[in-house]
Amino acid sequence: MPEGHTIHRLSQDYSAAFLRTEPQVTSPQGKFSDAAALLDHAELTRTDAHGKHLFLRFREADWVHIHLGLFGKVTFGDAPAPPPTDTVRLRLANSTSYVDLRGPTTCALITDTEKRAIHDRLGPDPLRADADHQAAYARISRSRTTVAALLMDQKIIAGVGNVYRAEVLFRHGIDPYRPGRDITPTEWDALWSDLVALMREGVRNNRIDTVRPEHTPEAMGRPPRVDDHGGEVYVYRRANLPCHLCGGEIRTADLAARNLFWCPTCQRG
DNA sequence: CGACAATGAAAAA
DNA sequence: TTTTCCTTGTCGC
Repeated sequence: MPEGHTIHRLSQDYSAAFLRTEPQVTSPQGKFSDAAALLDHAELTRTDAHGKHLFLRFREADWVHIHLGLFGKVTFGDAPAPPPTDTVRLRLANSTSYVDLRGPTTCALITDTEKRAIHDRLGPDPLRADADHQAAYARISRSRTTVAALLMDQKIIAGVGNVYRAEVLFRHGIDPYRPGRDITPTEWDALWSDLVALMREGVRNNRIDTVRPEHTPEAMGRPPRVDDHGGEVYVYRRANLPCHLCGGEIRTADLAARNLFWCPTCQRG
């Protein structure tokens, strides 16, 4: 379930289970075996996250760079670790815990320099203390591209995925097709601070909830939403269902090969 | 810009 | 058995 909040949560969870320990490192699937052999029983010294990129530092040397892509998954468990299945790209195991990584787009050993290059090509991340949200606005306010596409562009803002983009635009009543240059500074400040709050809560709860307290199913007398991603949302994957606020139909469309969801009544140009 | 490929698992048909 | 997915690099026009 990878948007930025997931990756920052993983950074915390890898640290909680393995920081300052010297885990056994293996690649049962084989695609990361050479690097795993180098890292086996090395100390995990840091973890870091920027947008959807996760970094694990071993010793004072190289980093493991992980990107989950669309369906990479990470599973934590208590020791003793069960026999790994043959899709496990990377397993860490110490005396108390194990963690399995499956299906990542990227799992590679990189240098400090290469890591810096990744940070340099990513935009500000609402979950990072060093984020400069005006840098994102500088690009958005000059662009004719739709705000919905810009929010998914990791060079402009890092960590926002398909759920957060749909939900934050709904929460601010902004039409996803509005060009970036028509977003006012006030609107951008509000969007950014909302993303900071929503994504922090996402890290805390390990799921995406975007519905304000006054609009929860309990408050509105609706049945709670049952969805495989687990959170409560306004529009994401609610195509053709009634809008929680106005009752109109939620619409869906393809935008840059992704499913976009919005309420045409509540979200105006 | 759109199409497509790549990775894994689980839900829908 | 097919479809779907919270991603993104690449390729071709």
